[in-house]
Amino acid sequence: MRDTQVAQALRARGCKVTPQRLAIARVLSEGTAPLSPAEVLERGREIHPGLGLTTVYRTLELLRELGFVRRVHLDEGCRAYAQAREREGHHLVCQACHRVVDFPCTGLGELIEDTARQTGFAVESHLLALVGLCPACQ
Amino acid sequence: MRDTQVAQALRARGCKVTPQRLAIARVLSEGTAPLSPAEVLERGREIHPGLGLTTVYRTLELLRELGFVRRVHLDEGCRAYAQAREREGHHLVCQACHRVVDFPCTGLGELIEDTARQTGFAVESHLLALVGLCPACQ
DNA sequence: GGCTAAATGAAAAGCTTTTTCAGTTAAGAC
DNA sequence: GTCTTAACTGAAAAAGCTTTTCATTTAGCC
Repeated sequence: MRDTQVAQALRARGCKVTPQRLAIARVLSEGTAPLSPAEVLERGREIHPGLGLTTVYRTLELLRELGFVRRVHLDEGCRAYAQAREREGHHLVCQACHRVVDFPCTGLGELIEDTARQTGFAVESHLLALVGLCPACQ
Repeated sequence: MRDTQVAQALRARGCKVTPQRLAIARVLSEGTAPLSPAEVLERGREIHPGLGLTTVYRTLELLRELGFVRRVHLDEGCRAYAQAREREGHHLVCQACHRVVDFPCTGLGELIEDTARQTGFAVESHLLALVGLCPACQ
């Protein structure tokens, strides 16, 4: 997620490109683990002192609508944001360091089709999370 | 989830069997969609008037530790509880009515093993959610 | 029935998130 | 460059939700 990409998307949507928004986008693109709004604020202030929490909330939601970040649901602290890397959510979550790694997903299509047929559900999207320990934490 | 099962599990753990706890367990066993603590309180009071919100929070957490309920993470209202039906979480979530249906999951084991091998993660558990429209809402 | 540790619920405290609003700023027009 | 204006910002207040505290009550056991 480069600054220019974010700036372009903002303009395309008729939004203004502000230093606050670029700072928040940069914080998220540099973070490895999902960040809470409070953490985004803290890191964002290193880039843009005076950044406010209200702006963090508003901008995180805006970046999510633009598709640059996604919300990650962990059992505690349910409102964390991370870079959006792939269209569907397939991620590995480390129990120890909370790092989230996306992985390419193959072979799930058939399972989904079978399940849809058996249950009558019209499946639109899916989310697969594997929880465990990453190589560094093992 | 029958009252007697909950009562047994509570005794086995050295906890007391109280009307409040049984009421909350019953509310969850009868609910079809995941319920927020506030909703559990409302329905619980129909069974046990005078039930307090504090007790609801404490009991939901206790029932979760006992394995009778699980937390469901929806994008809004991130703290909903539903009956625990299966060991691993495989559920279909309806976008319209928010009903959650569990489904038997087969054929995921291989995918998980492949991913673990490729990424070096030690996978302990997984969660697969299919989001779409249930038969009734289509 | 009586004892005692566990459980309860009201109130207070502590967080997180949203709303409000006056002041500021980015971006386009000139 | 400067003007203008709608969008944006941030402090404070409001609103929610969750946890803690503590006096009172109660389940389980003798």
